[in-house]
Amino acid sequence: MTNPSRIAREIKQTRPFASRAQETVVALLRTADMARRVVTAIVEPHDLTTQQYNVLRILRGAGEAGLPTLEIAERMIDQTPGITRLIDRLETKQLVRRERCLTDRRQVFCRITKNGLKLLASLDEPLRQSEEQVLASLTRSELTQLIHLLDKTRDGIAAALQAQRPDHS
Amino acid sequence: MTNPSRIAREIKQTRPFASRAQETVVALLRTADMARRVVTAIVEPHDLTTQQYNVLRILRGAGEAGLPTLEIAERMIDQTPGITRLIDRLETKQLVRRERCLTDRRQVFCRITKNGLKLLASLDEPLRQSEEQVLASLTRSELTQLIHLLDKTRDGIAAALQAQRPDHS
DNA sequence: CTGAAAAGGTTGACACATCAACCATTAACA
DNA sequence: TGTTAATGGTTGATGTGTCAACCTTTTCAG
Repeated sequence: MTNPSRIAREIKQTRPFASRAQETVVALLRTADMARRVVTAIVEPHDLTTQQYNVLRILRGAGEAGLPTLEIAERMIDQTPGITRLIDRLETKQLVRRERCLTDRRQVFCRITKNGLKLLASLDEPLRQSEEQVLASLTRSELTQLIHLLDKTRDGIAAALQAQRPDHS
Repeated sequence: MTNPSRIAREIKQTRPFASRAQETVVALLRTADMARRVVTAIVEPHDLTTQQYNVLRILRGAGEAGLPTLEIAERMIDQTPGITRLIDRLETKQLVRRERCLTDRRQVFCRITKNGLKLLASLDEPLRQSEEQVLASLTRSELTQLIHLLDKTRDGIAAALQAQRPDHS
C-alpha cells in the first residue's frame, strides 16, 4: 500500500486508513462530491440545482408522453423523497407542467415545457465539455474499466443495503 | 459499447448516453449516492448525519490537540460552508467541545469529547463490516485499480473546477 | 357490492444547507 | 504607530431536504 495514499493526503489524514475498502469508499464519496460541484457550477447560474437539472433531463428523455411523479423519483441519480416540491419549483419557473391522468386519477403526469427544453439545450454543450475535461486524463479503456468497477461496486452496495433492512424476508 | 449499459438500465434511461464521459459521471454520482445511503443507515439510528460523523472522525484523528473550525471544513469529504452550525449541533449533543485559542484569539479549537469517542467506537465495527461487504465483490487488485482511477478523475475535476473560475490568474 | 388495503401524491413541521453581511482579531505597511 | 487589509468565525435570511401523517383513487377479497 502506498503510504500515505493520495486521498489520505488530500484530506490531510494523519493516520492511514483502517482498510483498503474504507479508503475506496472515502475516495468514491469525495470524487463524487467534486464532480457534483462541477455540475453545480454550470447549472447554478441558471437558477437550477443539480436535482432540478436531473428532473428536467429525465423529462426530456420521456418526451411528449411525460412521466408520473413517483416514476421520476425512481429514475433520479440521488434518491429523494422530496420529489413533489422539487417539481413544484420547476412548475413555478414554467419549466415543467403537470396534469392529472384521466384514466387513473391518482397519477399526475409531468412534462417538460418548451422553456424547459430551451434551457436544457443551452446547458448541453457546456456540460458535455466539462464532462470531457473531467475525464480527459483517462484513456478510453480506463473509462470502460472505471464504469465496470463502479457497476460491481453498486452490486455490492445493493447487497449491503438489503442486509441492513431488518425484514429482508 | 454495451448497449444499453448497466447504469442506463438502472435509471431506466430510454436512449443511450451522449458520451462515455457522461455515462461515467452519472455512474460515479449514482454509486456514491448509494454508498452514502449505506453509511447513513448505520449512523442515523444514533442521531448522526454522515457529515456530523465525518467531523467526529476528523476530530478523533486530530487527538488531544483538536483543530480550528475552518481546518475541519477543509478536511471534510463533502465541502460545506455550514461548518459552524454543524459543530453547534455536535456541541449541543456533548460530542464536541470548543474553546477559543489563547495565542490567536480569532481561532476556535474543537475537540472530541469522551462521549464522542465512545459513540465513534461503537460505530467502528458496523461501518467496517459494511465497507467490506460493499466491496467484497472486488478483488484486491480491482480495489487498487478503482482507487487509482478515482485519483486520476479527481485530477481532472480539479482542472475543470479551475477552468470554471473566471479569475484563474 | 361493500369494506379493507394498496397505490399515488400532497402537505405540515422541522432539520439542514447556502449565501452574503458582519464582528473580532491579527498581520502588513507606510 | 495608526490605518488598512486579511484571517477566522458567526449570524440572519432564505431556500431546500426529510419524515410522518394525510387525502384521494383504485384494487381486490369476500
